[in-house]
Amino acid sequence: MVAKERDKPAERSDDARADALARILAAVRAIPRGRVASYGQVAANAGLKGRARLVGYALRTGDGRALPWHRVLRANGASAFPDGSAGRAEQCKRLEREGVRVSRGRVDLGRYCWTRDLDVLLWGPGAAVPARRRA
DNA sequence: CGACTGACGGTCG
DNA sequence: ACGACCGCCAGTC
Repeated sequence: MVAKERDKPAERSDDARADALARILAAVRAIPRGRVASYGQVAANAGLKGRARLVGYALRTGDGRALPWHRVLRANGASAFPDGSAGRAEQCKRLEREGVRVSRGRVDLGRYCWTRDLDVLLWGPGAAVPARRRA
């Protein structure tokens, strides 16, 4: 066996990277329709707390075909795309189409932010999408 | 190899 | 509300 000299603990293997990417994509797909999550939360759900940037990378490189990328917003509820950009307009449109209200380019995370625990705790299992909770 | 850049987040002044 | 920093990861020049 060829002993590898660089067994640096901080070094992440390619396998680990791929796994992280896969978990991020899975976490994004797990966001129910009509709900949103921040980059940081997606990372946390994927077991990668503190690596929100990696989520951005995943969404950028990943295929936006069957990926609900529009449900991922910044921590302040705003789109990650710059104001006036096509991407932002598209995201806003998709969100509104799902019933997510966007005011001045921002979503009320207090209302639409999704957390599994919260759904289960407040409305019981199976109530992933309370939806009409009075506006 | 180092500096810069991003679909980020949080803290501090 | 705003800008400056820092931590974070991958890609590019």
